[in-house]
Amino acid sequence: MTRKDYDEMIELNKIYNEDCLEGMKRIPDGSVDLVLTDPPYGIKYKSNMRTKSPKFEVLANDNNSTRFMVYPEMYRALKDNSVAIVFASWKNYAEDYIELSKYFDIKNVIVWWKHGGGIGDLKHTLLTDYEIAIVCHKGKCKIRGKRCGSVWECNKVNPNKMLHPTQKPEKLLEELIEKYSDSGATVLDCFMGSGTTAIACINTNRNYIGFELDKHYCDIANERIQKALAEKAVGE
Amino acid sequence: MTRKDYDEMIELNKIYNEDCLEGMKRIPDGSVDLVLTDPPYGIKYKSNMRTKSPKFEVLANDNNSTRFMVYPEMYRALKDNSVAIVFASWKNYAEDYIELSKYFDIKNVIVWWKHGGGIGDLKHTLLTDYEIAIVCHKGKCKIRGKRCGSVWECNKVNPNKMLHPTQKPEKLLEELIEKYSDSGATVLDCFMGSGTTAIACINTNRNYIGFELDKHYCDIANERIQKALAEKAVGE
DNA sequence: ACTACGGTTGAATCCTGAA
DNA sequence: GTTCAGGATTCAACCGTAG
Repeated sequence: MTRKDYDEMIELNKIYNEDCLEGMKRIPDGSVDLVLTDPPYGIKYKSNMRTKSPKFEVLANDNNSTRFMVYPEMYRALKDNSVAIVFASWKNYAEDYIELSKYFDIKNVIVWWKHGGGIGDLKHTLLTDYEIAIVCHKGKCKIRGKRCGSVWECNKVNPNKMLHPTQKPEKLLEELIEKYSDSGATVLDCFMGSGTTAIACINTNRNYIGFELDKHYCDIANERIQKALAEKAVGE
Repeated sequence: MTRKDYDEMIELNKIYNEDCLEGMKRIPDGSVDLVLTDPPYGIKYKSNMRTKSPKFEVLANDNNSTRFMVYPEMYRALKDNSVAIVFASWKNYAEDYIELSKYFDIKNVIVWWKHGGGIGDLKHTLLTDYEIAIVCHKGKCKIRGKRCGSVWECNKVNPNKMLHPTQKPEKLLEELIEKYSDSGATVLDCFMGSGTTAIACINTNRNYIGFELDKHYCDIANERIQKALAEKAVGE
């Protein structure tokens, strides 16, 4: 398939304001080099609950059933010998692992040690200061660069600068992208949120396809993208 | 129950060379303060533990189903407001999490970052340099000492000094014991291996009950225990 | 460039009351 | 019964500002 044919099905480097289950139908089989996505964990998380005007609303599509329906579509869209990286918390990890195993070979589970945190039951629980990234192989995907361990330390995004309640650091996504894809690759994020995957793609010279149901976050993501492109143009 | 009555059922500070499923029957209900165990997943239990119904005979070689029989016994033996800490690898974590959830409230999952090590598929996988400890609550168990995070760094046992293939560092087990039990507590390890849990109990002034099917490892464990007791006597 | 200090926050958890 | 939604709670770490 030529780039022109491809573009007629779905245009690269755009974020589509629609349900990813609908939009992914337009992605040709086996055409994506990497899936990198952070689905809502199904916990109806509400950040900043104490304040009377919470900064963020509960996420759209925050349930297990939509998340699980996306996984087979991710598999279909992926090229052979590529990976899908899916974020999870320790609470939904077990279910997601089993669900993803139905389609993929899970060959690694990365622990993102984010430090800090610490709300919850202070007397009976430890603070949970990590998240999980499940590395799902379709075929066999080579590691780029040096072979490293599975615990990745990276500081959280500064809460004052957060544009999305579950925003991931750009650096973390860039490292994942570079470890599991080549320059020029096409990266799919089914739950784009504030667009961090797109920014990481711009910074690492990859193409992205993004879906985000919430118009508000689409706008935020597009602003960030414009800014990142402008900064990149200055740098070159 | 007095200590004397208890001792008539099962004696503390001993490692029993038997199948834990048999031995645990002698532990009175709700009498153990902490379970700390690192179950293997390649061990076949005696088939006479299975039901007589022939349809279950098909599962005779299913390691999980036999291993999972220990979890309800652990629950029974535990006091209220106590925890069972069960080690897992990222591969069996999902299944064990779901199985343990049937009996316990899982309130934390600790990542033991052990650094280094790790063979496997060098080209396609990251090295796995952590293990998992699932913290399973029966009731509500208080954290002792300071509230800390869920990623615990601790170096592996020096391979030259290892007496058992999956031996855990004494320091790691001591920290877990001190976080989830008080001095004088009774700690149960259903799969004692080379006896590290017993050593950690001696070093932190806890009592232990241990089971180990392999006579060879029982002997090794008892040697280590004699040595640890002698060292402790010198120190006091 | 540093420290000191006070405000803010956390993919949380519990409890209560309503549906 | 049983799920669901809303409000109160808690501390250590981090951020931003002042000095």
